Amino acid sequence: MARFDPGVTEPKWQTAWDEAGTFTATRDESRPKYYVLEMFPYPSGRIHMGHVRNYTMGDVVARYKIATGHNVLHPMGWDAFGMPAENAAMAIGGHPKDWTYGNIATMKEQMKPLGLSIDWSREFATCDPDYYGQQQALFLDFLEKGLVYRKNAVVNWDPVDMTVLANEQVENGRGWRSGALVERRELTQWFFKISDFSEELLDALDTLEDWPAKVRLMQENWIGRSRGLQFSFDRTDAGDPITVYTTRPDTLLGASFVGISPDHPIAKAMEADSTELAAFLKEARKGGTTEEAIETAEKLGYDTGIRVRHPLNPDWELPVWIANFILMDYGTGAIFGCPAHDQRDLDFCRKYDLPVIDTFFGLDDQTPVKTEAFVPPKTEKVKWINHFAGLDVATGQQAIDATIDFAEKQGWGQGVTKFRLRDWGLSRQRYWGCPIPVVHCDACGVVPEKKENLPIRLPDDVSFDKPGNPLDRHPTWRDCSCPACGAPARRETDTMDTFVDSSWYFARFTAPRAETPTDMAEADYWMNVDQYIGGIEHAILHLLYSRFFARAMHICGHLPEKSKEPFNALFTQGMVTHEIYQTRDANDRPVYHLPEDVEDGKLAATGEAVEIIPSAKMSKSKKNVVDPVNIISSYGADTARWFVLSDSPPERDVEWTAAGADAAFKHLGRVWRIAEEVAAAQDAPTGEDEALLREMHKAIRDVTLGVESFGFNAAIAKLYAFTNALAKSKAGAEAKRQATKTLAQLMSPMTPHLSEDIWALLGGEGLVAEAAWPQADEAMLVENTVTLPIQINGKRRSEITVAKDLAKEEVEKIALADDAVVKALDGGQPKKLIVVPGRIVNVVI
RNA sequence: GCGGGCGUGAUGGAAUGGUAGACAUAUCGGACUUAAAAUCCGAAGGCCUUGUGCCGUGUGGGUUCGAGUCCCACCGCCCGCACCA
Repeated sequence: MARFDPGVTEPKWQTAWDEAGTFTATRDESRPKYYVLEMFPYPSGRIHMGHVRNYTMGDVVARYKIATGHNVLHPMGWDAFGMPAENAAMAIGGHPKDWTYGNIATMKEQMKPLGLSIDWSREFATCDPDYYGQQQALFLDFLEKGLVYRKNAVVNWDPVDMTVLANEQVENGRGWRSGALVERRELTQWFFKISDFSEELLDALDTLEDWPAKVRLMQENWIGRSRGLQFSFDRTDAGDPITVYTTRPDTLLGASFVGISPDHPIAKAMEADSTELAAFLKEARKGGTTEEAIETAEKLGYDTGIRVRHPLNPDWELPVWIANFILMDYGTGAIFGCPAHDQRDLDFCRKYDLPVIDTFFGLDDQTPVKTEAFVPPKTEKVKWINHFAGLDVATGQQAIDATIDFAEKQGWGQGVTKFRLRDWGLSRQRYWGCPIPVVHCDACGVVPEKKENLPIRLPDDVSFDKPGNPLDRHPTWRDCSCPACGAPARRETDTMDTFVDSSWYFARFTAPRAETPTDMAEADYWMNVDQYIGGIEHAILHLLYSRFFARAMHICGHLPEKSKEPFNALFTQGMVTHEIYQTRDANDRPVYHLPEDVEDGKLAATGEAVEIIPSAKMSKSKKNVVDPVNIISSYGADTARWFVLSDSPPERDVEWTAAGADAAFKHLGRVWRIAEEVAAAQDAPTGEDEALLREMHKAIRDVTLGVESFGFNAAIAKLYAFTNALAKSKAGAEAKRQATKTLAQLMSPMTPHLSEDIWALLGGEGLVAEAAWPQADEAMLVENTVTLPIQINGKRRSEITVAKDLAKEEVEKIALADDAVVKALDGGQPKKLIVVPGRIVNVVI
């Protein structure tokens, strides 16, 4: 008898699939296509369990769709540009290119044994000149259509290293290498005009029915449509009026100051004339550029001395303050502060001793605001004590609408719809990215590179011994001639944000070697992605940028109309977590240990007890990692695949435990043994055949439903139950053989290698990977009787078994005759009798 | 600070508003064995006064004949916040 030996059989079946070309995708108009895609990995150097989980889920979908007659596209590539390669070059030497391609080779080597149904012939890395050259072509097309432009934007500036820092390189407001306090500094940068699509990107969210509601909600809030009032405050001096935008114009009579951003033109204009103001602005510009850093920073204000007139009362003067929590990017970069109904404004006014004026109270609480602003929901009715648009008791929203009408009628303000979504800054002052294909010419200005000169390749001879962008200090790379006039010119040395790379790779997979960004015939056949799978951390940026790119690519003729929303269905999976094992060193500092070095709560080497910290995301620094390579070499890929799918619902985190992996391995061994016994048994029909076949059809129904709805853990629970039923069954050999072959098929998306073994053992035709998915026979699923629980006052007290379609009146009679009910009623009548057919009976007494 | 999500036995989790704890892990008991491993069979939310008992899905309220599920508030954890990928 053969052993269950994944080490031997897994490579065998992988070779068989390769030789049969099972997963090579070619256009075939005769079959429905299905495009399943997992978010491609960054080539960090080693695969981790999160990858295994992500790709196994995609693989289950892909294999299931093959079995149900689809022509499946399931590609894989590498999100290969980005900072880690440059950081590695700085830390350990070498070249980002060598580091990246080396990592790709290693990771591919580690992924192959998983037996994924990937069409590797379509593989590419975003750092391949062939890929980024086409990306440059896209950039030029976008430029021509007015979808790209240049403007100033702020970056994190490290004044010691004299370099731009990414947000993640800013730690507690300081540069990660120099430790210097980071400043915000303006640079001229390239932007995609995603804001032109704000409304469309928002409205189209409603069509994404197969996306998680939470992702759509997050994008809705991110795009942030708001209707408010835009109007101007006249200055008491001769200066230009200050235009503000507010979503709460109804609180205008509670205004106590006008606030402008430190980046507002007025602030900038005054900066040169006042050393005091310059010092304040320097202070206000300290810290990182993230919204979080700005909003949690201590509130700072500076009185400009400018005074403005209140639009409703020219005698009422308000001071103009510069405040560090006002963003230049949103609205007009200027607001009026209403401290009574905005906590930030209140904190600011208390700090600088500005007045606090209530404009409305709750209907039954007229306490003036002290330290907590009164901010009821806009749908709640409030009582106005300071009103001007004719309302006394109204909701906030009614008051806002009335105020906008009032201001428009009087002609001093306008209702305006604004979006929070900002244009997408794509410039990065870094080497390892896609060069922006433009040239700066003294005579012609900014000139696009000619398409025939693409790709603009990154130079190989660069060094990383200094901070900053090596392209900037390269002796010759910048030198070029102007594509327009031929005069000596300079290449743009900024490269593109790596989000650009990942915003169209899904389209490139449909024709990865095309000489244009896409091939319309291929794109038209394969697009859209039918099922996209990835982490929730990409809920906003990556997915929103991709939606923008798909629209822009359509405008430029690179994608069909139907691909404006490129991902038909989205699934966001959870992380893989593990317990953390910790001891303390002589200085009481934590020391972490790998799970493989710990046995029974003690260090295997020394016997020292470890502290066990509850599960957290696997991370190298906490050493709570399990290397998939080790798991596959000791248990095989099927065990790893089975376990990551079995223990948790896929959208939630899964905790990796050694015991769980061991149990998964044991279970697969058990299935293998059952198959061997069944294969060896002599046929002799028994009276138990039908019962087993009924279980089989129920399993087909439940597993199919589980796989289709991403209930992989539920599908696996059914497979366990079906395996138990099969093992205990007294059915004849032929029925058992049929049940076992079906079990192998139902398991094949999760454990493809073992399933091939069993399929072959039981004489299945061809590969199970290519066999048609089993169909549940409705007739075998019908149950004739049903057990109904009987509740008395909502608590389960008894149960009855009745015919499945027994009339409601009959069920009521039987229920009322039940001992427990008779006793509880004690001769009386029930107040109410609820019968939910097929579900439950509730007697209310 | 802002936006989004999650919270059920010792553990991972199951449950279209309708019998809470399916399935699995760990545990305990039994069979097989000289013994162990492997395998197979079985038990099991908590509590007590062992009953037709009480309690029980982060905490506190609410809606409902009925709430893990819906609503409100709070607590804890996770994701995102535009230059990490």
